[in-house]
Amino acid sequence: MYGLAVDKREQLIESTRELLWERGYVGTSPKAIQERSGAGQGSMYHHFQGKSELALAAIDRSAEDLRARAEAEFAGPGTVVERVTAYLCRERDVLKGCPVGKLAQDPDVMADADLRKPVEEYFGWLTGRLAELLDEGRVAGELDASLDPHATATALVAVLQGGYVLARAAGSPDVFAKAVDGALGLLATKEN
Amino acid sequence: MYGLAVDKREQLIESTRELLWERGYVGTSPKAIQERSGAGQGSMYHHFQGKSELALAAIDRSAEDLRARAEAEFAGPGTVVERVTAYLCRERDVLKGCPVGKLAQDPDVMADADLRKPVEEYFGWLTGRLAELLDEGRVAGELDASLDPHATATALVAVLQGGYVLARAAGSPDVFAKAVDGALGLLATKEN
DNA sequence: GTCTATAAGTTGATAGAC
DNA sequence: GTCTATCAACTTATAGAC
Repeated sequence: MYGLAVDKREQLIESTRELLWERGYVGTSPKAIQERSGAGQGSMYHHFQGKSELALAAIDRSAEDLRARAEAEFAGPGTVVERVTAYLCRERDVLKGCPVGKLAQDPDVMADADLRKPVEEYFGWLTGRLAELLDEGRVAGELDASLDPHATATALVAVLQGGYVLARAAGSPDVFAKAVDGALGLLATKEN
Repeated sequence: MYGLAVDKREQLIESTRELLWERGYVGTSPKAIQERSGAGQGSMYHHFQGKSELALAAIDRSAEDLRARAEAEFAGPGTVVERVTAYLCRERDVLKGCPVGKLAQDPDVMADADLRKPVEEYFGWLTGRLAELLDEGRVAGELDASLDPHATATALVAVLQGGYVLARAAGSPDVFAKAVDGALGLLATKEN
């Protein structure tokens, strides 16, 4: 627990996070995790019951990470539109996709209630938090009264997740930026 | 080539389409394809060089299928906004995800130029066609002159792809509908 | 065309030594 | 805690009979 060397348990979780991001759950084997983490079979099965338990630890951490980063933008300075824009435009590893969103497309993650839970909770929190923010802007007169906060928040989160899909399909991050531009262009009309 | 029994080649392609949709490319094995199609090893390797060549035939067909279905909505009756709305709201197997969009999240599909090509072309065509339609509405005075057709089209396609992600994460198609609602609500402001 | 046999390597895990 | 040995099943084919 002390010393410079990070313990194997920690390395296993971090390597699993990387592999889940790169190859998904179905495409990640225990062998690949062991090789990347530098841990052997025994070490992995000592710390975790198996692949799914290790994946759960990795997914939980990735979801918490994204949540903290989003909240940092939401709680920042500026008007509601400025903060939403800052969140939508913040730097992202677009071509790698969303570390959590990609898992929603993985059949074995969605089939396992334990693994799906953190994915569901992350998007539930994100959409709700964004809706709160939009409503705050609406009440303050910054945004049009006709704007539906929750539907709009859902659309904005979808633009991000879909932006990843389109950018990967095109092999270029520009498409992601274009989708965000289009969404911000539409939102601008709702500004007073 | 005649008779009631569909030939094995056809069965192999259709079974592969189903499996790619359900489990992705990484999650689909030749054995699974053979079992579902009722074809043996020899039959599969007679008609196709291997898994990737078979997947290419399946992806090509799925992309062409989606393209034809989209064009049917775009070329239908009504104003531009009515046709775009009809396309966005048409019935979809939301919880299964987009048969083509899901592949953009698959590492082995994106790593293979041949397999990525039909995915890239489908989204390129869809976004371009939608942009044409939006521009048509803009020129006709149906939509605001300030609307950027291509960025807006990209955002709308992203809302659909992201809607699939959010709906799967939530385990409910309602989230997809909510995202579309939000997007249409924003687009409505651009109507004259 | 379709089938079965075979094969080298991987998957996801268990057992037991150290 | 971490390692190596072992395992049954699966992966992605190739070979050759029918």
